[in-house]
Amino acid sequence: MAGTQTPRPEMKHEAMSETGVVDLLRDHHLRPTRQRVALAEMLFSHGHRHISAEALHEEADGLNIKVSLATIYNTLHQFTNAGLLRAVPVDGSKTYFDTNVANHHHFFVEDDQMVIDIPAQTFSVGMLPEPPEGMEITRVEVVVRVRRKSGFKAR
Amino acid sequence: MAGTQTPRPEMKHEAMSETGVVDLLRDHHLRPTRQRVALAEMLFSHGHRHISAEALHEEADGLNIKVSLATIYNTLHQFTNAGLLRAVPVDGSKTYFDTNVANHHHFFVEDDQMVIDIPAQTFSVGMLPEPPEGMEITRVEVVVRVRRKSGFKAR
DNA sequence: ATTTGTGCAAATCGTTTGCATCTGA
DNA sequence: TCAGATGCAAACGATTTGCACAAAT
Repeated sequence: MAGTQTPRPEMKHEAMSETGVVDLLRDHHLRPTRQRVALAEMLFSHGHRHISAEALHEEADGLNIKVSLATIYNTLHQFTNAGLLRAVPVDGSKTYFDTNVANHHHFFVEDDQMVIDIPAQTFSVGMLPEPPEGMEITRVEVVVRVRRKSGFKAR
Repeated sequence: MAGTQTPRPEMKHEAMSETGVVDLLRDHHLRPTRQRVALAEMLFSHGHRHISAEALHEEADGLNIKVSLATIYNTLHQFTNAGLLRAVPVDGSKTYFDTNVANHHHFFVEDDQMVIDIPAQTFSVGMLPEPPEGMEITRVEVVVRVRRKSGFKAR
């Protein structure tokens, strides 16, 4: 077959070519279908992103990529299960997906419902509380809610 | 009229009698209607609680208190705006309301979607990150997700 | 040829809203 | 009295699901 095994063991997701995402998907046991490849490129080829299903759908539309919203949801969950994405539990009703799966926390801009990474070096949780009897900690999520200072113009 | 002005300036919400919640509501400019009084008693008379609208509705049902789900939602939001409750942005789609409005954080038990307070003394956030340009921090929410250790029986 | 993925529309879930009716001060 | 509250059902937004069709290996 054409294009057999292009090894790419530890490639960063940034600036990833189409063949890059194809292999990324293969590595995670996901068939590189037309829409999965397109979505993976949108998600992983331009630095880290935080995006909702709805927003991703609109973005795909804008790029003339035909994907149904249902498929967007399915795909986002498949990517999440594969460890390529992480669901960010900020406030609102919407779920945001983060292409940065490393351990880090978030700002949540209340005014425009936007999620921003907190640079890893500028914050870390110190002493953790003892979990309740018989429980173990799976993750610590910190959301720092911020608001535009009054009298500050958006840019 | 009966029961005019019973002063109760700094009463804790714990172990609150019916007249207690009536005044609590009055103090917050909420008419002590039948259902508001009933809900306030359920919420504030038995220590701190974390509860969803749905769960509160079922609990009211069990106590033969007739309140529609819509009124539960309205009331929870009124209480929240009055500062009597706080919405806890844990994971899931459901919103949890916390009767503890003091500054504190939460465990979220993934197995049974339950919210538990982290005792104030056992945890605190240290250095905070610098918020983005033109933003100010409104609140810091920490959710420590926990999971039942495998091979641990629920009690 | 088989297996797996996709699109669509209908279904679900939590929550909100419009509106006629009821109730507390 | 009568502003404010409540109940109901319909409306809603985000997400999921069932199923016939299409694409990947």
